[in-house]
Parts: sequence; structure tokens; C-alpha cells
Amino acid sequence: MKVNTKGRVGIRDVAAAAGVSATTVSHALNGKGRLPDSTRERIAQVANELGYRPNASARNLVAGKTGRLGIAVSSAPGVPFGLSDFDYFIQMLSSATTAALEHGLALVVAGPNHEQTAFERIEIDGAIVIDPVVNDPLVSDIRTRGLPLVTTGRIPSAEATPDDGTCWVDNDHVAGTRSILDHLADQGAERIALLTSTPVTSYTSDAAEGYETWCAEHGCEPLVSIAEGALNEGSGFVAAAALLDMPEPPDAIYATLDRLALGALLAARAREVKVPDELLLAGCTDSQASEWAQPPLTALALDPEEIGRQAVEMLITLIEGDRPRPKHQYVPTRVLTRESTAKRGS
Amino acid sequence: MKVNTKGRVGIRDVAAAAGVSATTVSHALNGKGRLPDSTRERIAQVANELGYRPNASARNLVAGKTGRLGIAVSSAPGVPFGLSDFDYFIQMLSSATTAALEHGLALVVAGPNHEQTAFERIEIDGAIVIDPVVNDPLVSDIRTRGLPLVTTGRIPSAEATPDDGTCWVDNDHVAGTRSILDHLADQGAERIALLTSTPVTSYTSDAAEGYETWCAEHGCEPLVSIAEGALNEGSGFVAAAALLDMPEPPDAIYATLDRLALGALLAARAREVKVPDELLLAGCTDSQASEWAQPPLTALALDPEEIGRQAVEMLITLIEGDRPRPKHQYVPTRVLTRESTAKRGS
DNA sequence: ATGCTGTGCATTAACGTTTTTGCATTTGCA
DNA sequence: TGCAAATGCAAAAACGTTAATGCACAGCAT
Repeated sequence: MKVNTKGRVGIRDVAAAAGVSATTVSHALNGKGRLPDSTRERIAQVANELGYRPNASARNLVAGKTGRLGIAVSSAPGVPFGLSDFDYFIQMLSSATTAALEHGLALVVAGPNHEQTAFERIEIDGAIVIDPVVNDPLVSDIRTRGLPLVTTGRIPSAEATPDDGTCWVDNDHVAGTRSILDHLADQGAERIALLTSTPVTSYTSDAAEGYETWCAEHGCEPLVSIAEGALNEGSGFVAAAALLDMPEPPDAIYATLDRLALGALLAARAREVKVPDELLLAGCTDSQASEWAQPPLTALALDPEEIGRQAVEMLITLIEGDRPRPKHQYVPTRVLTRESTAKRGS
Repeated sequence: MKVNTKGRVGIRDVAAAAGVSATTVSHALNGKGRLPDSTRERIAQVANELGYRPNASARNLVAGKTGRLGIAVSSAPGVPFGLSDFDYFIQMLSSATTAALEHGLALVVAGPNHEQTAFERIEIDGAIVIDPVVNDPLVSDIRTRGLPLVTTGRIPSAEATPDDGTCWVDNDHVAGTRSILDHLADQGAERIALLTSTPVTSYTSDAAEGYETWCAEHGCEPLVSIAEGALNEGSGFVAAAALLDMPEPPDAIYATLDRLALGALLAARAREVKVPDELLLAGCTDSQASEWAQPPLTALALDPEEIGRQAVEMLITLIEGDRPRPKHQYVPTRVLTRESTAKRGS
């Protein structure tokens, strides 16, 4: 029996220290085989003391897996890239990376320049697609290859098929939108506008749906402004300007992307419309930019870290295929109250 | 001899098809052993026809490597995260991912939330740190662990030690800054301001240096405005407003980050200062936002894809350790002329 | 006592590469 | 012609893990 080949502690080192065979260690640590709990615990403790970390390559080799998960940020065909906010993306990526590594898997990021062939040349065990758009080429590519797939945000489709067996993690954007509209109304808003983009993702169409339902329930006239082109402060500025320059401008704006909200803030500032005194302003997706804006922006926090973590866990379950196939998972949203929606007169 | 175990074509399948042993195939494809070129070529062709792709896990297992490279976007302690632009980051990440995968390595992204312990729990063969800041905890962490390290952008330090054996890939920002200032002057600018951030990275201090040298050479008075806090359109708006509201405002602004330039554009629009007729505007780091701005913004293109690719190649050379240790690499910049710097009166 | 059924492990063989070693054969040179 | 050196390749071991199989022993029923 060879021990401690190269400094790194292997399964055989643990076996030697615990006075058992390598197989037993493997079984004990993976919950397989026939072993009494006492032995399992003893081995787990020894492994822990020795700082044993299983070698992912060896494990993947026998399992016939690549040990890699792909994650791609989707890009709409024709729609400029930029649906995802940087903070949102990096937070989600970060937690997803950590979650994957805890399972000994590496998360590989495919950028939008790969277009539809993102994972064509890359060998992976499964993939996550962030915010897929209508008829997403990435999604069909992955499906064609027969790879396990999880999306964050649902796959939007022309037909309304909410439960078609796809696996996704999503916020309940309909409910989230309603909760932030409630907040705005609580703060005294009487004429709330929606600043959004073309509904190419499930997220944007959910927000529109939530807004329209809420307006109908509260007897308000819907007031929607669509930001065209790139979804950034520039297009937000323009779309918000259109609202502010109306004969009867809104007294509150909810923007479905933080960068749109920031653009609205700049538009208000340019017109010397005071936020929050004359205009309440809230955005979706919290970010550092929202936090540091003047005034700081109220936001609908989406918890991207939780979404990333759950998407990875779901994908791994799907790949391993032993536990029952997971389906959907909703991550709760939260209204993060800041100065931009402070009650007027208070 | 076993062949074609599970659909996937392995080295033995190639060996059988070429009528040689697995060893010979390995040697032929990796340029090792003693083989005539004729055999090497024949085997390479057979491998190609069969679509052979070496199994990364098996290869890493033998080599005692993890098969993973880490890449971290640095975060300044105290300085708000956001030095990197989303487009810049995703482009660089994307090319780096591809480059790594071509070597059978997976690139793992550590987000800024990991802070100094980004790669503490992650087993990797080497790391890339993007735009390290002064006294970067990430850099010292990686150095402590004795891991091969490549940075994009140089490691800024109090003492001026330009050649301290560290490995980096960088743009020549001093020259790049000068080239875009030349362009602005060519287009008729006579009073060019620099819109930048606190110099925490080599990149920002290079830009400041290039600007000051250029001003001295051209007998211009330096005019610098520093964006405070988060580096986004909001802080760019404020810092640019300070310039535009001066008694003698500049007739051109060069912003060291595209988001600052976009903020400057919004500030100009709010003041009804026409770009480019009354103000020439250029930014650093091209992005889709710059491309789609109204008017489209001239930019100093940094070629993040090339930087990412070269950083990975350099890191791999460092890890393999056979070829001579690489040191530094400059990636050329390019002035991307757009409407925001069109010659006045033309 | 004798078999039968579990229990608690160890042995052995994979997984797909690379590396080391070694054995023929050919070539070079005296 | 003889012998060393170079050439062209194959066999076998190794990397660290998991999966399949098997063996010894204990408890239990007959």
C-alpha cells in the first residue's frame, strides 16, 4: 500500500490512518456500501483531521463525467445584449461557482460572443442559461445535445405552457412587482408609471403582467414607457424623459432594471424634478449603483445569490439522476426601502 | 485491448484505427517520444477523423493537476466595486474561457464577494487577477499559497518597481491615452479635460501620467475631474457637470471609463451642450453602451479578448514550467472613431 | 452440529491518460 | 563484418477514485 505520494492527502492516507481499506473510506464518505454508523463517523473524523479533499479528476474519471457545468448569459437575437446587470450577474455567478465547487464541479462561463454555439465545442455535464429569451438558440442547442438544462427565469414561449417539464429557478416577478407597487402606493403615489423594456424574457413579461393586474385592481390607468435599444442609463433617460414631459406626468416610476431607474434619476435631475419629493423612484434588481445613487434607490431585491445556488443544486440533481427530478423553484423577492421612495412630507 | 467503451472515442480507438499502440498515439499528439514525422501526421489525421478529444480528467489525474484556473475580478478595499465594465469583463472572461478550454482547462470565476479569501477553499493550478489594486489582498493570498499568478494590468505598488518578476498582460495605457488625446486635438479640441477616478489601479495612474505628459508637451493646462464613489453614469454625471459648469469649460473630455463618459454625455445633454459640436467626448474601453449612445461615443478600444487570451496562455506557460518563464505582454490599443468626436464644422 | 442469512469489511478491476522502461530493428562507422 | 548507437514503437505501471465481487465471521433457525 502506497501512502502520501506527493504531499496531498489521498483516500489511502485516510484509510491507513483509520485502519481500514480505501474502499471503506470511499463508502463511508459517500454514504454507500454496508457500514455501521460508528465506522462512518470515525472515518469522517479522521478524514477531517487529515484535511482530506477528494481528487475531482479521479472521481470524474471513473464517473465518466467531465466535472464541468456550463453557464451562459443569454443574448436575444436582435436585442442588444445587456439584459443582465453587472452586479446581478456577478453575484449570481459567484454563488453558483461556490455551489458547484462544493460538489467538486467547475462552473464554466460562456460569454455572449459565442452566440448559439456556446457549448458546442465545450464538453460539459449540464448547463444553466440565464434569462433565456424567446426562441433562444442557446436553449435549443443544449436540448439538441441532450444535456441537462436549468434556466434562471422561465423559457418564454408563444404558447402559454407554464409546466412543460423544463427546470427553472425564478423569482415570482408578478408578486414582486405587486409588492413594490404596493410600497409606492403606501408612500403616497397616485400615478405610478412602469419603465420597462420589450418583453423578451419571462421576467419582463411577468413585470408587465403584474403591473397591469395591479392597475386594474386599484383602478389606475396603466402608464408604460418602453426603453428602446441598449438597456442602460441612456435609454432609461430617454424613456423616463418621455414620461416626465407628459402633460400629466406620473408621481412615481417603477423601472424593471436598475440601470433604467438610474437613467430616470438623471432625467429627473436634468428637469430639476426632486426625488423623492416630487417623484418616487424604484428599480428592480438591487445593485451598488442603486445603493450609492443620489438619492439611494429603493429596489426590488431579487437575491441573485440564492438563484445561482439553487440553479446549480438543481442542475446537479438532474445530472446525478438518482433523486426525483426537480422541477421549479421560486426565490422570494424583497422590497429594499431607500430614500428614493420616502413618504412625501415626512 | 478494449475499444470504444461508451460512445466516446478514446486514445485506444485512435490507436486501433491507426494500427499503433496507445502510447504512440499519446506521444504523437503531444510531440513527445521518438517518432518520425510521417507517423505523427498519420496519427494526427486519424485522430482528427475520429473526432478524438483527450479526456481532461484522465490527463489531469496523471499530471497531478486540478485542471482548473481561477480568475478573480479584484475589488479595492474601501473602493466600491465596479472598476470593470460589464462588456469589458464579459468579453475578457469569454475569450479566457475559450483559451483555457482549448488546453483542457476550466476557468473558474471568483466573484468579489469572496473578498481576500477568493481561492482559499478552491483548488486551482494558477490564477489570474483582473486589474489588481494597491495592496490587493487577492494578490497576496495567491502569492502566499505559492500559486502561479498572472495579472491583467500591473500590480500597483508604492515603490516604483516596474520589473519585479511578476507576470502581467496590459495595454500600454500611457501610449493609448496619448493617442486618443492626439485624436481629440486633431479634431479641433484645444482644451481637453480628463475625467477619471482615484488612481488605485495601474491603469488609472497610467492614464493620468499619459495625460499630464501630453499636456506638458503641448503646452496645455491640465484639467482633471475625479469621479467619486461608484464608477458609473451617476458619478460621471456629477464629475462632468463640475467641468461643464466651470467659467472656462473644456471643449473636449476624455473619460477613462465608458460609464463615466456616458455620464458626461447625460450631463452635456442636461445642459443642452451639443456633442460633438460644442463638446468632443471620448471614453476608454469600448462597449455596446458606447456604440449605441446618442451620439455614438469614440472610444479607446482595449481589446479585452486579446488580454484574456494572452493572460491564460501566459498562466499556462507558467504552470507547465517547461518553456522559459514569460514576463510581460503589451496589447495594443486602438482609437475607435465615432460621431462624438466628429470634427467641428464638418 | 449444520446450514442460511446478514454484516463488515477487503480485493480487484476498472476509468483514460501519461510516463517509464525496454525490446527489436535499422543505421552508422570502423 | 562487427558492434555501438540511434530509431520506432510497445508493454506495463501509475495517477486517485469508485464499483463489483467475494470472503470471513456472527447470529439464528433447524
